[in-house]
Amino acid sequence: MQLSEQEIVRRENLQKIKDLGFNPFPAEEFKLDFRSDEITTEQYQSALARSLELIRGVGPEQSVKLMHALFKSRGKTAPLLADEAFLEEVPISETVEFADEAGHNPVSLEDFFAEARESALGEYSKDKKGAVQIAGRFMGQRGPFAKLQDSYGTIQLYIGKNDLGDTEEEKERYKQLVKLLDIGDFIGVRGEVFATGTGEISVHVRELVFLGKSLRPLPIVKRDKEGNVYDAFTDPEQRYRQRYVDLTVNPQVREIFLKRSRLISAMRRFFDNKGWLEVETPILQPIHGGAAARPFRTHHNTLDMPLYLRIANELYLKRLIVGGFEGVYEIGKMFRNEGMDRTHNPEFTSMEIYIAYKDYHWMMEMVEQCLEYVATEVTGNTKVEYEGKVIDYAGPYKRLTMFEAIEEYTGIDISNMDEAALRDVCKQLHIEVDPTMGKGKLIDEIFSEKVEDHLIQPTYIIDYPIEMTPLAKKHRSVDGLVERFELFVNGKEIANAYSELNDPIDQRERFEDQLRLAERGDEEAMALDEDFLRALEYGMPPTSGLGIGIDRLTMLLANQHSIQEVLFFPQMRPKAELHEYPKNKEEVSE
RNA sequence: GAGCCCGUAGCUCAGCCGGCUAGAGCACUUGACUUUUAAUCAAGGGGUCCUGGGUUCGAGUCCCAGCGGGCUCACCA
Repeated sequence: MQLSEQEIVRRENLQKIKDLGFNPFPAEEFKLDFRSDEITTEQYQSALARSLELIRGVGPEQSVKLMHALFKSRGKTAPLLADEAFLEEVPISETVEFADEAGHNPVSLEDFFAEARESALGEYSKDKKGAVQIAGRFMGQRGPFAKLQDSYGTIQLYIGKNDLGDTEEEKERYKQLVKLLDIGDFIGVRGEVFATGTGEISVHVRELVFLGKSLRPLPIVKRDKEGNVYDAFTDPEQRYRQRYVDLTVNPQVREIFLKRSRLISAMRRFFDNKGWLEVETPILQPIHGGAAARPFRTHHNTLDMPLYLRIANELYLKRLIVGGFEGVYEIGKMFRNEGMDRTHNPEFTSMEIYIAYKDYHWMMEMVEQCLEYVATEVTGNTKVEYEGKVIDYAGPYKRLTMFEAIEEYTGIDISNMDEAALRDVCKQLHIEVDPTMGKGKLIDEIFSEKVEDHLIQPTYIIDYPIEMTPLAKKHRSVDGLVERFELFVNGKEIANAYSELNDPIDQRERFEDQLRLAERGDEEAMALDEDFLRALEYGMPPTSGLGIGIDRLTMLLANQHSIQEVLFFPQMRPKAELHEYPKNKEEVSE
């Protein structure tokens, strides 16, 4: 491996750290009692104010004035209150006078403040001994001031020349160690919290433990007060391939994944609170049923048979409803061997839920409640900005039948048309069709071409043609339709749900229709699953089922425009130089 | 799968119509300074210009092929 100059320097530093007698990769736990985001100006200020109260019996308002007086007397702007106008109203003389009045033991303002600070530290730190203990990456140093970045943010450290070590030799050792710190190294520190002359909350380091050496230089991203970013690490390829670097230097990326995590846990909490059961079903399936998509194929050696990575888990979850569970849901990966782009990754996360004795009307209300809850938990609001539009997840959502929607946006009523008439409509609307398309597919084409883009606010499209939906129950009142809805947000499908088909004879016929479509050349037509039919024959209660694309919902709630941004590790073509790949493809897959 | 665009230092990017030893800022090294808040000063090191071929006296630059990526479209969720 060819090392760059900077990598060589870091390896030399590693050796020097060892030579100084420090372990660059120690095994011991480093106990944390604070996070960087817990050490805030506000907390420090209130600890100070409380201490002033305790020591001198002054009120909180006066103590704040005293703090400002102190800073003013040093010729600096008081950092601990945002309201600078307030400051102007408090002349130093007055507050000093006040201090004299309030100070039961007259002392200088400096001493007064120092006393309060000491007391505040005792109150501030968790062990009441005046220190906090934190750890993270060392992110650069200017003079005695260094930045420490942990999982929650960044905190400034003050590393004084002679603060580390007790004896002269120790002091020298630590001085050398501090010089050898590279950006990205992990260190743990212990010291007291204070505000610097310019007002930045900082930790005065009294103990330092080296925790882990960084041998590769991180990209240096700099931000100024106005939020301008310099030398940003932005190349999508590098960011996705080295997500660990992306997460280290781009805090806004971390935020996306925090939202993703909050989304999933909120949704899980919502379902669990209803008493529905989270389950896991096979990812390796002998028959890839439940959706229209091309699967990944693999092979089991012992069974000597092909297996498919699931394109859907629907048929398994319904078997569990047959088995007697009232509500089951699964959050998991699906795999589809199809195109990749900014809204498609070969593996994606789907939430599927099935509830017995319900229908799709009930499900629409449940989804409204669920999304309202999730959006609020993730973003703090039901109104969420996406691509400059404000999308409101508070229900109820607009409901349009498929035919109504098409009529609304094309002016054509297709509700009574046969296949030939639909073909004419497609021609009229300049929509390309081919002979393999059945009636359902033709309607779907018209819909996705002419309607989808208009559905910005959450909108239910309900009652789909039977041909495109082999697993849904026939409509209770309209011939040729099924009880199905899809939820569209910002022109994209987010959720899909049915009153589930529980008539095994009807289900068999629908599968057979699919087989005929397959013979016509429809590659995505569904396979017939005998075991699933057997399960239905034992009897399944009326059930409503729902699927939600978690990645797409995350995109909407985190205001991201590509699925790659909401996946830690989006699929990418491997780079040849980094890995050796097995030469014989057959050996791997078989 | 198709079209358009991109690939230059660890990072961000200049590099014209082909022309001297390929540049800048940050990062790095050395020295000075114990100091602030993207950026202290001075000096220095660092390049398979994605890969391979071609045109040419001469290619980072032009042409061809490949690899990787981005955007748009098609299919899918």
